[in-house]
Amino acid sequence: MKVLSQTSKYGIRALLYMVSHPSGSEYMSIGEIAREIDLSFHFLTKIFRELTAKGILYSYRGPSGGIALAKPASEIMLVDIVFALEGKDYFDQCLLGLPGCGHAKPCPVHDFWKDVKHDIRVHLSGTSLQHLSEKIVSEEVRLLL
Amino acid sequence: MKVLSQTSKYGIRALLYMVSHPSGSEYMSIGEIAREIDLSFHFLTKIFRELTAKGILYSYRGPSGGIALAKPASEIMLVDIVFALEGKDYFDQCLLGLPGCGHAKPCPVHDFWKDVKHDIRVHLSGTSLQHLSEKIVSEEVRLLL
DNA sequence: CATTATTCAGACAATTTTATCCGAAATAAA
DNA sequence: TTTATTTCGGATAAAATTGTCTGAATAATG
Ligand code: SF4
Ligand code: SF4
Repeated sequence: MKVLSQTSKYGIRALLYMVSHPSGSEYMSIGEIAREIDLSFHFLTKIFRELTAKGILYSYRGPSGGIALAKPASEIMLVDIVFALEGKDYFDQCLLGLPGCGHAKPCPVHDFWKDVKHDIRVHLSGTSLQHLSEKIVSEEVRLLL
Repeated sequence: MKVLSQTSKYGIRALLYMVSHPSGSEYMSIGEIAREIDLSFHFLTKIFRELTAKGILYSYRGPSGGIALAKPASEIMLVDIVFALEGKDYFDQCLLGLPGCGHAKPCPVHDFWKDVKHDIRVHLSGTSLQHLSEKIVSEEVRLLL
């Protein structure tokens, strides 16, 4: 059951680390984040470039450069990250994948599937990085091993 | 959002077609099913071999051979098909994919994710091929284009 | 027995996803 | 101005998923 791609999982984890471990300086380097959450620096760089292109991050090159949130953490919702990394058609996928759906009658699992998708959408839309970060900082939950 | 692999989607659609379009004879040929639901005969054959190996189908070779349900349609639940085709660890996947999870504290989205997985599990466990087939036969919903 | 229809088994190819790597561009600091 | 640090861009590779194909095994039928 792959609700999120590796790319999205890494992206969310990396952003949560950023928000939960503020560096003091304006920008945080990708290398440091990759080291801390233990994933490939180059892969994370690729993910962050996409998030920068989509307006979720700012970036700045050179020494003491790095990346920073383009908006307050309270205004970045999980759904924004997912849309940026998985595409805006993220919720258009189907459980059975009938050809030409949306036009004719629904398939036998549509009602159920619709509800599941709705639940996920509501939750991803209502949860901000700030919200999750607070849980991490208070050590209510964990992000690292 | 890929909740089911193509393999599972095809498998479920094919089984639903079988149940909703009984052939009169004991076995139904894979070729006919593949033609009716418009997918590759060879791919469907591979899927059905797996379902046969997992005890969900019987098979019989030769002319007038084919496949048949190993149990009444009312006793084959969606979850059985998913477990057979996606593996028994289907519900063990994580939203964030933290390393070494299940041991230490949960991640910040665990509560939500647990609920979503539970909903899906309950539904897949409670829905039989018979149940869905009735909806199809009564033309309440569609399976084909 | 020969022919035909069917599943079985697995090799192979195409596509997508995931991951690695290298060099260029920008920029701060020495 | 030189050097070190960092993101940017994209090539390449590895792995997983999806799809195609060929031949063998099995069994009914003429
Ligand atoms: S009816 Fe709904 S769940 Fe079923 S294939 Fe169409 S959009 Fe997807
Ligand atoms: S805490 Fe729960 S949702 Fe989060 S990674 Fe672990 S098992 Fe998955």
